[in-house]
Amino acid sequence: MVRIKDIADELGVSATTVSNVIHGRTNRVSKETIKKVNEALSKGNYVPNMGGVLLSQNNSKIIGVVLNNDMRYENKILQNPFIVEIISALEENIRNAGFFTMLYNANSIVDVAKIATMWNVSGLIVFGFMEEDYVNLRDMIKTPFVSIDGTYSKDINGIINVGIDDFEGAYNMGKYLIRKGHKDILFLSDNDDGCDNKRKLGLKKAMKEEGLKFTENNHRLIPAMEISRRAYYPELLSELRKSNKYTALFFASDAYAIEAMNYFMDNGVNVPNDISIVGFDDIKHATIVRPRLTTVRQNMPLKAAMAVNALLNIIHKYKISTRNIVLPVEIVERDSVASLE
Amino acid sequence: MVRIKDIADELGVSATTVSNVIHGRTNRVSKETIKKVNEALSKGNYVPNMGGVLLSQNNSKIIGVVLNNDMRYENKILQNPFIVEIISALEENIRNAGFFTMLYNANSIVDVAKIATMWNVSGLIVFGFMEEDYVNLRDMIKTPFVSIDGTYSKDINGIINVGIDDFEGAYNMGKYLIRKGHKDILFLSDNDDGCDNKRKLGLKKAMKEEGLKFTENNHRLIPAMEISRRAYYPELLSELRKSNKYTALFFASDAYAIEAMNYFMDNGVNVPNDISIVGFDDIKHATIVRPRLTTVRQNMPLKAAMAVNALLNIIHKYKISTRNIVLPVEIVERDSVASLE
DNA sequence: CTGAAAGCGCTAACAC
DNA sequence: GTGTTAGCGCTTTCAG
Repeated sequence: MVRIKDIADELGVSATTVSNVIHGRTNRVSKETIKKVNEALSKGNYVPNMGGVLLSQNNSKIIGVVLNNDMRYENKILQNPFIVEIISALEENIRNAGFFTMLYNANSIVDVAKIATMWNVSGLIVFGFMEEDYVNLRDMIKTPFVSIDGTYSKDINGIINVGIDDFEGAYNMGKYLIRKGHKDILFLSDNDDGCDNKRKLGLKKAMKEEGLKFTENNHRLIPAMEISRRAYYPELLSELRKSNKYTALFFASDAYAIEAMNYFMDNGVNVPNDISIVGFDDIKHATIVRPRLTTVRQNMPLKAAMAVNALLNIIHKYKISTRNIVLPVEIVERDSVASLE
Repeated sequence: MVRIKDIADELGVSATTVSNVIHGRTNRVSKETIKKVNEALSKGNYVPNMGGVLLSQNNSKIIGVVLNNDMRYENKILQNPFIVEIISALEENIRNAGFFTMLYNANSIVDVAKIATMWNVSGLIVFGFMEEDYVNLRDMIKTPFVSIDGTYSKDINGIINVGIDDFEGAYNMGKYLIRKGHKDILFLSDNDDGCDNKRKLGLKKAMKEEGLKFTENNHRLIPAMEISRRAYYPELLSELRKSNKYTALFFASDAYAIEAMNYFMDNGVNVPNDISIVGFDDIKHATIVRPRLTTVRQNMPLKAAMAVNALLNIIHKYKISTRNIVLPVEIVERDSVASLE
């Protein structure tokens, strides 16, 4: 393993000079030296030792991609298809910017801070925590970070977030459903904060606008734990059959929509003829089930690109124009909604 | 950020002592000092600066998880559901062992070597390269690594691989299909080396044993690029309809099996009544499509655990008993195969 | 049982 | 244009 000093000795120049040409601080080096050094560098197959870099600068070139290893997700958040689709895009953007991706499932925000300081991470992309966690994180470390899909009660100084227009997406989906003749829509989610809450509110607004009632009866909280959730579907189905009230089910995520849809179909319910089902996210799975799922699409690669880009902007100290980047969202109409005319 | 020296100064001991208690080299330190140091450490919230560690030792505590960013996969290997399911398990095992996961999509094996040396990576888990790449890697770096699903013409000194019994799995699936009355089975894969080749050979053996012919006609090479592959399915379908020869399609992976099955079903083919379809891997998708896909299951979490475990064994210089770890595989019978009696 | 000192590879302030 | 030097935080050898 060849070091800067080796190159310097070989060429009879100083380490500083070599370091300077490596970093393109080339205005104070003669053309000739530059050439010599560059040749020696590539001939010797020079690769920087990041230990040295890390120690001498405050810059590791590592971007931490950190997920919340919340018990709620049974330590399987990385198996969530939604998360998974974004990791891929994140890694690509990070790599193309010349950084390295450190993937970490954190148990708490303190963990995140720990990783950040021990590695002198250049920046962090963080998922799945709550507003107060992000605020704490900001106060604990000076490392720049951007949260993805964070929901904040207000603009928070020093925190950049990239999210999607959950409200608008759900609102549009609500309008779409109503246009299709649905008047009794049930919204299902595993919690009532953050994105899911916004999605609920979007639907509510759409219904209100069309003179339809949306009360807490139109919202079911379903279990986040897979095993309990699967146990819940039969209950849901029998309730639906009994009351015969709802014509459409709006799940807060595709993953749940698909699970439920499959359960229903397997038990003799015809989707969409007996009941319509929609989701949110447009994960890959939505196109491989039958009927194909009508849903609200978010552009994951774009989300990843925006997040990495925003982070790089802070790292490079460019001016930041937006604190809260909201990406648009679109309805994708497929086969899981019936027209009720 | 508190350093070892800070703790040492505060306590009036030397940095060496602090370092010693941190690393449990505690046999030459008095009980009392140990206690003092440990208290100061946790009170001061000491977190090691990995730059220092990296520089002074040859040990970064980083495990590189490296994929082959082959053009063949359109730079989307991380979107391959099969890969994705294993990354999750890998990260968990790495983290639980006290290491860090660096995720990297490499364009070539030289890239892999570069990352390994620049980060002084403790070990590498590598996917998707060819035998000669792995051999080159072994010769380029001294970093221990284990390959996943590598196929080797022979036992190669210094290379550990964890894979599954592709041959046996396909053989058993062949037997199963034959037992169900299928005599004309078409095998489809996007290449004819490595795992896919073994899977083909397994099927071939099963057919031979039952007195059935398996010629190159029973094997179709399908395009690896998604767009070409989708263009190929109509062709395949019309050929199948014309010849009316094959009663079962054995795809080398679930991903392709599901794609094709959906295409067929969307075009009026009834699976399994008109034709049976099976895959290999048992990815999540296999259970969410209808009919549920009958396939060969490999245990991804186990595979990940074995790979990390094997790697840690080399890193810690424990004796290694097996060069080539072959994990068992099992048929999971679902609804995509008809009984032809 | 404890400490002093050197060194890992790189960078940057400063001097020439 | 180029070089000297100190220092980043940690480990480790060796001496006491």
